[in-house]
Amino acid sequence: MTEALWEPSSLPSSAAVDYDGRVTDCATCVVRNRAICASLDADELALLGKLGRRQRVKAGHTLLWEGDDAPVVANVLDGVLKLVVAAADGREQIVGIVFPSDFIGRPFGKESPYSATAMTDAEVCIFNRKSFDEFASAHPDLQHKLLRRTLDELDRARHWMMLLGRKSASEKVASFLLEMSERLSGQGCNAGTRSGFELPFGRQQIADILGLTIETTSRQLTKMRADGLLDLPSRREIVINDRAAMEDMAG
Amino acid sequence: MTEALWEPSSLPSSAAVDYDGRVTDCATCVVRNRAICASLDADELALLGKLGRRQRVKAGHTLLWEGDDAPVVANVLDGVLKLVVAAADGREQIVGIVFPSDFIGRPFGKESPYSATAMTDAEVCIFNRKSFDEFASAHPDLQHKLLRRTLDELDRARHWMMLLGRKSASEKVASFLLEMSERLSGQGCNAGTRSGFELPFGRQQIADILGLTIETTSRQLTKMRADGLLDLPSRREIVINDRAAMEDMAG
DNA sequence: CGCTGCTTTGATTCGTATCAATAGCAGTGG
DNA sequence: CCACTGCTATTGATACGAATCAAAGCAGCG
Repeated sequence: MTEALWEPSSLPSSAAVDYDGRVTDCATCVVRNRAICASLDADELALLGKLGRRQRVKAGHTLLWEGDDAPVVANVLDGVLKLVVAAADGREQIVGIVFPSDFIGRPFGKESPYSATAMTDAEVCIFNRKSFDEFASAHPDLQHKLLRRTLDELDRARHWMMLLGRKSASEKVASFLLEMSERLSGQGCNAGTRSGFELPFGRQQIADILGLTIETTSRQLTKMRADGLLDLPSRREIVINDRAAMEDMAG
Repeated sequence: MTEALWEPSSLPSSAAVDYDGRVTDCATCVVRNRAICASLDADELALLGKLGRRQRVKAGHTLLWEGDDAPVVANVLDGVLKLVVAAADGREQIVGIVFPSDFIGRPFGKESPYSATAMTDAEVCIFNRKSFDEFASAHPDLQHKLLRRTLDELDRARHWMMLLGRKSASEKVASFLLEMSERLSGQGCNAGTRSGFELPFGRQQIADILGLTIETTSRQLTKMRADGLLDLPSRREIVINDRAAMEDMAG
């Protein structure tokens, strides 16, 4: 059913993947110091590099399919991906957003519990899951990093459960904007205090993150603009004018 | 603000804690083979035992408070606890249910991101967080177990996000009953095929798990009984009559 | 037996989804 | 440069599901 992106032999030259080479330059990797690889010394890094492969993924393409046996895990070098759980009738819930230096996939378990799809053009450093599992088992520091990351993700997911289960539409949107403002300002070269940022995705995806419809999401944003809480210079840009009021609204 | 249950010096004899002794019998522990401790050999176990302390927690008492510096982690020996995230105005969302052999707390981080409260009388094996962190860092196998457990929890949480964000009340209740049926049948001495089980908590707590109100929850259960999907022999007992229909309904 | 707290049931309101149409923007080709 | 096309977002009217408000049942317990 799926043209597996991670299967070299199945890659047509026109596919989402532009190149597919062994990783030889972990030492100069853009996320070298932020990704889990940061736990490794030069020798270990070289070893892991042999297992990894760089790969580009075009916006909209899916790296991992929910329910499929997923023989890969990956680090994100660039771009933004979403983790999606879908129901049979097409309803979707985004259960995670993956930024550069974040880790994707399910080590130590074969079925991927969700799909991972690129929301922007992206670049990932991909590993065969079995090799990665073995490597991780032999490198406690790596495993430790992974554990910390997973614990953080779990905390984040649980807070999101509160939002999904108990917050109103306006609270959801406000909470979302504040969190995105934080997570996105870490990236890029934003001059610190600016409260403007560009979302890497559209309204429908915001709706899928918040458990709302696109219409409700749009209405809430329009209302916030009317109330002067924010500006919407373009479709994907957000400028928060009144952060205090926004925090108030987030509940 | 909180009479910390894990602070020996603050324990009045009438408190939730009945006794408070060093653990000396890990080898005969009821959850010995299921908890993360299963990764340890006899020597290591003895060492960890020195760090641990058994403690009883009465139903309704809180072991960890959201936002507090939480100097402890624990294994659950007996009983059921809930993990709760609360809003300023009192709304609550249960973000996790903790059964015997499960692990509670946030290693490698000080603020507890949620409260942990006993739903039934419970018994836990408690550790000072710092000591536990150190012990874990020195024992890769333990850390590995913990990682696997955390990954499982994350998967579970993410699936729950789908339920909270996208499912209707009837789908929520059906999904909940099916999951509880599974998780509870592992425990106790249920004769396998029986589809009846006793929930360790009341209607309000079901509502807090599903992101519903108690009234809606009650109405859904009543309707399912009327439709013959299940029986409700007593307040906390559930007998699923038509599992297929229930799975259908869970969406 | 009569509390007390939990659960069920009923009437009504309110928020969000749904359905439907319009508006705005980005890319394409005349 | 501007009309055309397709897609995404906004806006409006309405319907529906779940929350809320209110009251009555029902168990367990002194």
